[in-house]
Amino acid sequence: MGLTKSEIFTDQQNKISLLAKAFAHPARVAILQHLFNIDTCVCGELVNEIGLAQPTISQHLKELKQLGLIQGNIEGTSVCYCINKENWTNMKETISPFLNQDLSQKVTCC
Amino acid sequence: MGLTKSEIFTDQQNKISLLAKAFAHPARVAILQHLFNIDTCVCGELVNEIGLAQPTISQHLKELKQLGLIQGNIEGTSVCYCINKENWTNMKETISPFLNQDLSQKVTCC
DNA sequence: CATATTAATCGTAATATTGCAATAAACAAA
DNA sequence: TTTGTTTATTGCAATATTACGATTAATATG
Repeated sequence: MGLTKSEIFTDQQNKISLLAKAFAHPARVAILQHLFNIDTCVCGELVNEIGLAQPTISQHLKELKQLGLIQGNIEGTSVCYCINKENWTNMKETISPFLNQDLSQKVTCC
Repeated sequence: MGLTKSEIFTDQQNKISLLAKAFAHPARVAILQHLFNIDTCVCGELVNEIGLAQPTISQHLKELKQLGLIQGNIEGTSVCYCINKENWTNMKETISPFLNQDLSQKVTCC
């Protein structure tokens, strides 16, 4: 049916999967890396940097903004984006315990 | 068009996004958490544990197996799954540097 | 005001993902 | 061999995602 059954999973599981979706497309990874790599904030130069059309970049920015990982401020005709430090930290605190579960006690299959 | 333009991104960006897709669905997060939580290996009890149909679980297991994050061994009529420790560690080494980029020098937007 | 610039939104097409019923495959047990 | 158990595969329907042209909105500039 194509519709994820969110109601049968825990809040934590849904939260992890929602956040992971931010990184589940290379364009969004590229946008975030670019925002990390430059010191000053960035606006629509992402369109030039990444080879996608302006509406496509705008759509990816919207998703990242909705997740709270980035924020944008209007600067004249352009919009300046940057990492939202607090929410990025919160995201890490949600995902890291899942990624860093202890493997040392685990046995390999059967 | 719905087709991700992988060719315009770096190998690293594509790799991160492919791995992130493993966690981009709560059922796969739940499967992985269950494999972490139990000491012994697990087979189709995932179908009972998680409330999805058997073919659906089987499909999610297939994706996780293709990414190398889990492995399955046939045990009679059932199949025993577990975390692939080496590949899980490799996955973390790919994703962690991206998640843990230094935020301290970053300025907030404009 | 008219025009240019920048980014968001709308609409649409194409591909991807999710979920499951039905079926097949593999094996164990009677 | 037949029957039951377990898992994978197939086929399909429905929703989600990706991408972009066209348009709109907002602001700057001449």
